Amino acid sequence: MSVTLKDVAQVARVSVSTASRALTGTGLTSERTQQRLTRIARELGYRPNPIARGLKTGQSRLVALLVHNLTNASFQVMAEVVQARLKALSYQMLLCIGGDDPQQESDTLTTLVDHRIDGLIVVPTGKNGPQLKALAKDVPIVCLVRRDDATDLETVLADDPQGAYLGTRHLIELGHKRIGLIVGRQDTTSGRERLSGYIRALGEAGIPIDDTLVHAGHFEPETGATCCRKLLDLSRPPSAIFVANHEATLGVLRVTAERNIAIPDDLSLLCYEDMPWFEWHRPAISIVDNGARDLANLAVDRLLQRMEAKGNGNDGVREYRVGARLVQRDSCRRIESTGSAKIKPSASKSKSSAAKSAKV
Amino acid sequence: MSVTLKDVAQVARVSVSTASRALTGTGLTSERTQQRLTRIARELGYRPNPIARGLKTGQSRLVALLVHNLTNASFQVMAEVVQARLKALSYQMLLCIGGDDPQQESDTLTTLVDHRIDGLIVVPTGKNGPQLKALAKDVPIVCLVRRDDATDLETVLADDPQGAYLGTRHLIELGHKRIGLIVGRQDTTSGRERLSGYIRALGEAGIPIDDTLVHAGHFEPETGATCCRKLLDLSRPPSAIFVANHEATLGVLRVTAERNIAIPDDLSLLCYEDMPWFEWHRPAISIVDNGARDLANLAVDRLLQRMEAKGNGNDGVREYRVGARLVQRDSCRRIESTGSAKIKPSASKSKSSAAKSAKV
DNA sequence: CGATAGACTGCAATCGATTGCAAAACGCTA
DNA sequence: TAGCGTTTTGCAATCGATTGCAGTCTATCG
Repeated sequence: MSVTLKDVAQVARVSVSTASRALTGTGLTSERTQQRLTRIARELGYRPNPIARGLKTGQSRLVALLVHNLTNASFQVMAEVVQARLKALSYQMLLCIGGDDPQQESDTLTTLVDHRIDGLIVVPTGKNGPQLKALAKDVPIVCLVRRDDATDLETVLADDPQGAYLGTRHLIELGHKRIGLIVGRQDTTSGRERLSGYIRALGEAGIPIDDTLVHAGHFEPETGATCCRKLLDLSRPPSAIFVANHEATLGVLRVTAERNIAIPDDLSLLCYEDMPWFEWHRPAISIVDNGARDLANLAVDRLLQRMEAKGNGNDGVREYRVGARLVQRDSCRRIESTGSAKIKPSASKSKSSAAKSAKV
Repeated sequence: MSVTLKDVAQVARVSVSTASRALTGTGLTSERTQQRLTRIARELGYRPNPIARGLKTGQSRLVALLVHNLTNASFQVMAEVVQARLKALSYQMLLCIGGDDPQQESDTLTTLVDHRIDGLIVVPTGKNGPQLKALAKDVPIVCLVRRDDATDLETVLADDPQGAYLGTRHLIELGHKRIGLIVGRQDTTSGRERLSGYIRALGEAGIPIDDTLVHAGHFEPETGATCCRKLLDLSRPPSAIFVANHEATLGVLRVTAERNIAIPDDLSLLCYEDMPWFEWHRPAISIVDNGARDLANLAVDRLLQRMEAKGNGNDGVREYRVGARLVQRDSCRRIESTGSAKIKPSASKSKSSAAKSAKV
């Protein structure tokens, strides 16, 4: 079917081994034969068979990226970055979708390792620590965006504490005192860290934490809707909502739309992670950018280094952080210092006589 | 490192060939040895090495899906469907991003074939017909969403003529007579077909085609913006715009927002292909659904059949159509039979925002 | 009881590359 | 020209499976 090394060797009247050495440039062949073989190979249209090569070398030139879904714009960006980077090095990216489901993740991991991938970048569910740990012995692995606490794998994380802090502080600086937070599950790194950033910002501003303003939930639009309703139904609803759970954003938008709540006039809205349409939305939605592009690039850097290091890459550093950045658009508004919400024209007034302060 | 067939054979005290036959279930081994070997293999945690197997069999259990990008929600859906389907058959999906760029497409195709993929579903750019045709001799290929006219490959298409017809007719039924169309490049199947559906619907309604209302352009948000401006700047602007170029939607939304044009009060908007946020958008955006899920499923069906047919799958049918469907939401409005636009070149409205009454 | 078909099993080749080892070719010097 | 050290090259094994062919074993039948 296709031209094999044997064909090339035959035409060049040399042995297969010589052909191999010449073409892979091991430097063990004379300049002349090397050039001659390169030429012949090109003329014949020879392309090495990665499968055959892989069998012998144990490599596949395949690098897998395992993410939860493709709906999340950050994952899209990351996939595109990883693909581009790898392609430049003539690796092929295996993009896999794990659905944030431990079982699927586990299955996929097994398949991938069977296929002898050369490296893996994974957004772990956090439920397959042992398996990941075991696999890490055979394949260089880098975790992305989430840490799997059961492992000590090299991990590239967004600086979520900082991002959440920046976002919250921004809202505070705009005069908001009652800031609702919708955040991810607390058994995920990002969920916990974003909450901590929120708390720190409020703390620095001397604003007590009001438990009723903080909602943590699963990563789904429906969660966003539910949490949003709860926030709006409070006797003293927030004047701003910080949606730090990316998947929840749509739900929040739906609820505010349903209730005819004008953003940012009635309610300021700040989201975590960008989506391509946020800037076209009306009003354009302000965000905390988690730096997906940088994250992906760093992850690739780390992975490549590991792949080259061939097992002895324990340089000590196990966690990398990529800075977050505030992107101001039009969904947050400065309010008078009363800190009262405009949502219910009824009564509500200043002072942080909020319920009680909370612990985490 | 990992358990090989040899190990299993050794433990079972049989030859490697027997082990192979027993485990692959060729029916050439006795019931007893088969069961025994299966058990031993399981106990030892044996997993066949796809690379080694692939070398011999010429198969890789890898099926590639080559799409233009991951931003397009249709592609996301398709990717997830394909992944799920393939996984159930223990194939691994290779998701590749071609960027609608012929060069990249060509490179990727080469790499994929090198890796001896067992099948390929591709959204062709249309510029690599010869290459695709050549590859089709080695690998089962199914085209998706677009046809490559230079080939006679089996192709699964959305019923774009019908979809565009449905959409246009819907607008006509709502009383619109001046309907702007923003459509994809005319050197693509979908671009041409959608235009034809538009023309047919207008024709049936006895509405003459006004060339100034039709804009075809590249698949990019910027195109949408440009075209939209042109439409709005007409001395007699349209009362409805049908955005049949998916990527252009964002641009159109931006322009209408910039100009404070209320949808659907001042302008009805109908889009082609869904995006997850369309239904949360305010107003929720009506669409013509191209049936991404069905398309993907059908493509997988066809591909699998070809893969099984092993070369003789020429059953004559080369083109499949998946029906389109109108999804009415809130971005299209009935207008008086005058068909005149409410948009006046000069008069820009001030507080247009909260004027809308939420449906549903 | 021996012959023979049929069911199992094992040997060895094969897929297409890479690579250790040894032989061959080459270049230099004496 | 012989001697010796370097390059270059080829042979053959190897990676982990599959598979054609031939040999072994069992069972059946005359």
